[in-house]
Amino acid sequence: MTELSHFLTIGEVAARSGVATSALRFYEEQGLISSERTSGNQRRYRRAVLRRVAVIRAAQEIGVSLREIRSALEKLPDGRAPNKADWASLSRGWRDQLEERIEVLEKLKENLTGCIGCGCLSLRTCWLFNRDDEVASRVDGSFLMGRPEARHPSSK
Amino acid sequence: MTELSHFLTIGEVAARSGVATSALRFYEEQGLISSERTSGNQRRYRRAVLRRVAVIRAAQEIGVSLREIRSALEKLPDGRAPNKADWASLSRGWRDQLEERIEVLEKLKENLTGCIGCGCLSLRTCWLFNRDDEVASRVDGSFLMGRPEARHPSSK
DNA sequence: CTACAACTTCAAGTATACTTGAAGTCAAGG
DNA sequence: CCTTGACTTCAAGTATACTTGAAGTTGTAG
Repeated sequence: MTELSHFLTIGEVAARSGVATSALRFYEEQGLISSERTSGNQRRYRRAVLRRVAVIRAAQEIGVSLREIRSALEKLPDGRAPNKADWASLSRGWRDQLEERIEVLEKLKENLTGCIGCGCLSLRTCWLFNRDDEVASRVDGSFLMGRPEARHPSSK
Repeated sequence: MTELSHFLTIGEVAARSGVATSALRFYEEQGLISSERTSGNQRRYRRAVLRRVAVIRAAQEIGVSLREIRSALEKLPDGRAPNKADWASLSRGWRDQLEERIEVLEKLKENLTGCIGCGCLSLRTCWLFNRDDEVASRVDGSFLMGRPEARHPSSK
């Protein structure tokens, strides 16, 4: 009957989202989600936070860092319902990133797959199997690396 | 003319593999690669290390941790040329892992793609767009999460 | 033979993404 | 009212994968 009845405690959000309370507090500290407080200083979340948390986890799965996720989410209205265009542009950006990532992995898979069948073939082209030390120097495996900065995105 | 002429210094390996010298020392410390030493205690690498480093980077790209990579590499002869079967089984294991990962990302992409077109459709099924707070609780976004332990593989 | 770049070790630092623990407060059922 | 589980903050810890810095040594070109 209280006017907070449609709000969720941190425990409820944790249970429903599958994210630990400590992580939720961390996300809030990092500005990814927000909450109201009761008179007793306890957090109360709007239901929309569940969607937001789902978005955060999905983006992480893609490989987006929390810092980047925060940037993206900052463009959305925080407490209120974002509109379709908001979500759509957010989705589009991440989908493109995701597609790139999938492409890289697919290439890698082709290499690995080719290599499995390579008992008989492609001793000159297989990435792992290059007639050993004599040829390895020519190849360096460098075509395996994507952009090198992909692994260290934010060096000073 | 020295009998070490076909060995590489750490700087040469770094240049050819695109991996920093500090990382190479780290890999050695972690037992992922090995080296000989000159009389003056400097590292000298066999050319085969280039292939090994390429494998390490590729596996990382797939999402395999250094600990897991070490386990896999431990099954190979260290200084000498591994045979085809060695590489093939290693490749196969990682390719399977890679395929799983790609599958997860593909599912996510489908969700994101569906969502982009969702200005008009699927307000009930779209993962991001669930008529806001009223429905969000039914959905929880939980189908977005893979296995939850995927993110914390080695908790005590 | 000397200069100097490249190497050596070891300890500490960095970044990300959280978790854990201590010490205390709040909310709700009986 | 009282108990108890759920909550609060804050500091410190954990894991991964390295990088950086200090202080000293080696290898080689000139």
